[in-house]
Amino acid sequence: MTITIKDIARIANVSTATVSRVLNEAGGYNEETKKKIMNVAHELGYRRNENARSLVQNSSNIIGVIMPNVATIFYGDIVNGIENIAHEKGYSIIISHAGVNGERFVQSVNLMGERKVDGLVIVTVELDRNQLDLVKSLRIPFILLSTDTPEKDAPFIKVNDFDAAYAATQYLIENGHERIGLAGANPTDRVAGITRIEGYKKALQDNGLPFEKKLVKYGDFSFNSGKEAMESFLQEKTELSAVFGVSDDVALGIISVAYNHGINVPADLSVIGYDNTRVAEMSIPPLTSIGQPFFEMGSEGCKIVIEATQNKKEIPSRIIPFHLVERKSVKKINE
Amino acid sequence: MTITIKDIARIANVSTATVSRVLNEAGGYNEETKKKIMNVAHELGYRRNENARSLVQNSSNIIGVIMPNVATIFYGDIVNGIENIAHEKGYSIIISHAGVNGERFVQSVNLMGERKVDGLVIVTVELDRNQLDLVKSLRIPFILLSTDTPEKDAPFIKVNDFDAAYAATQYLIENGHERIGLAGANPTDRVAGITRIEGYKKALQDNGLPFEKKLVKYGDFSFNSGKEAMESFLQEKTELSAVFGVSDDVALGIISVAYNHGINVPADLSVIGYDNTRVAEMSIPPLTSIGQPFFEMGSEGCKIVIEATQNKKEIPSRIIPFHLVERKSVKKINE
DNA sequence: CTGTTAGCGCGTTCAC
DNA sequence: GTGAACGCGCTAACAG
Repeated sequence: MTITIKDIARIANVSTATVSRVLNEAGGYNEETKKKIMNVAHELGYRRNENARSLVQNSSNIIGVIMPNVATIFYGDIVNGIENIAHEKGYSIIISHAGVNGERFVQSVNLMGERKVDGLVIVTVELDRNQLDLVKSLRIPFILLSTDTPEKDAPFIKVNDFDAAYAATQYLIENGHERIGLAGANPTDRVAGITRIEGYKKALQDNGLPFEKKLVKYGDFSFNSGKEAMESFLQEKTELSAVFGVSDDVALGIISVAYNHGINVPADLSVIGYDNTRVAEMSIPPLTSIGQPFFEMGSEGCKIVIEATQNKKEIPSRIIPFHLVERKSVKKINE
Repeated sequence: MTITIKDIARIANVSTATVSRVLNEAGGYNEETKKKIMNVAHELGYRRNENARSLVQNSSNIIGVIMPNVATIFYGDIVNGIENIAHEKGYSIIISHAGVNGERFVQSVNLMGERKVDGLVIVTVELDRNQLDLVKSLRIPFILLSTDTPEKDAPFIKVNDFDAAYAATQYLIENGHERIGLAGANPTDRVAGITRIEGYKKALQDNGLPFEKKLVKYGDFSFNSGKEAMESFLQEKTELSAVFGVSDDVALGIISVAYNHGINVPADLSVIGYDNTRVAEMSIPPLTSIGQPFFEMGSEGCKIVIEATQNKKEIPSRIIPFHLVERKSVKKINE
């Protein structure tokens, strides 16, 4: 049914070896026979079988991508970056969702093992010891994107959340704010929760500002978290002139509730977000936010993994720079 | 290096055939030998080679997904839906981006052909005659999501854009609006542009409302389109009490400019969006919008394709219902 | 219940 | 420059 190099060989009156050589541009054949073979292949609508190829070459030219199933906003950008490079390098990507809490992670890894992917990009999911060992058992290059491991014993690319949170807070302080709230961070999240809380604290401390418990409202990085945080602030009549939302969603939640209470942003309250997702520029007012280079993370991560499959070198971890995108949600008090 | 069934067979003192039978639970073997084999397999950390399997079974258990590379907001939901079902049915998904204007489409299809995917899900990309023929040349089940072909000669799942636009407009009319603008639609877009414009016109007409050229502003479904449209309305001093933005982004663009001009939504101007993306609930005010069931589109599409690979039945096209999600961006004048 | 054989489609020796 | 033969890891057919 399907056309194989056998068919081509038969019709072109050559051996399959020659067909293979021509198709792979391996050199060592007559231009005449090449033309003949190419013509036949074209006429027959031949398409090579990558599965068979993978089998004999012991390499699939596939990069596996594992991520939680949440359709996060930056999901798209990271995958875009990955796919982009993969395509450029002649690789395909196969995607598997590990589940919001990583409950399908083992299955995902096994899947990648069975498909014999050449490399692995793991997005966002936090790995414990066992899971990391499982990944390592694949004996293929891999990298973590936007996350890391407690002992930093696996290569990763991410921004420094502590520094970024510090910068966000510092920015508010520099603009004259002293009563600064923190909202939406999950204090049990080692990667994006604790770090950002600590960055916030440190910035306060370095500027001689007191840290007050009632200024921070925990949450899960969601829009709702932001709303709840703001409502708490209001209810507790907490005095504050600015809030650092640990995600754009949180920041929008804050702005939303503020609006409903007639509190104008940024006139009455300043808000800064985190992620610089596409909603940041669409919000009212446009949201000042800490930007993470998601697309670049994806492309860099994919690129380095592919390179590692070829040169067998160890993959270095990398801290990638964030950038603060100034928009209109923060009032400059001291100007 | 890698463990194969040969290794297992050798150590367990059986033939590879038996190992294969056990591993595939094909039945017809002693419980004793099964245990022995399973143990050995486990100890060796055996992982089957799906590529070899695909080769001999002439079926890869992979579903291909082709989409434009735009990281659209609904991208995530559709893919989630697809992956979800695929996983449930034991399939893997391999993703390829066709490029915003489909410039990489041919490569994507060829890729899928070479990987011998069992079925294909094509998201959003519009196909011309040649492209459709190429897809068909794969001779595998496929489906179009959120798009169709001019001659409806390929199976698709989408909402009826005409009806949806009609419903949006009708909703505004029912709430007492008579001067209704349309913004952001691309009049050369056969699938989502022309249809929505026509739906809007028809609703006007059916309600005895005049259609006025200056009430419609074309665009490309983007936030910027919305902003530009609203600015035009303002500049031309077009009198209107409501605007139908053909995407949530467009709607937010309108609201944004309105806000900057001190125009209150919905008090002074009502706005309805389209897509019901996650930004809809986060906007100020929360945006009333036409909802498309993206996740369901993905899961339904994937499901039906997988089924078709098994029962060889033809895939029927399907119009999937939209729903109007009422929030706070439309003023009910007649109440 | 189990082993032997063949072959999936392809790349790669090693001869000629 | 080209072909015959082998093997990648696995399943399927047939024998026993």
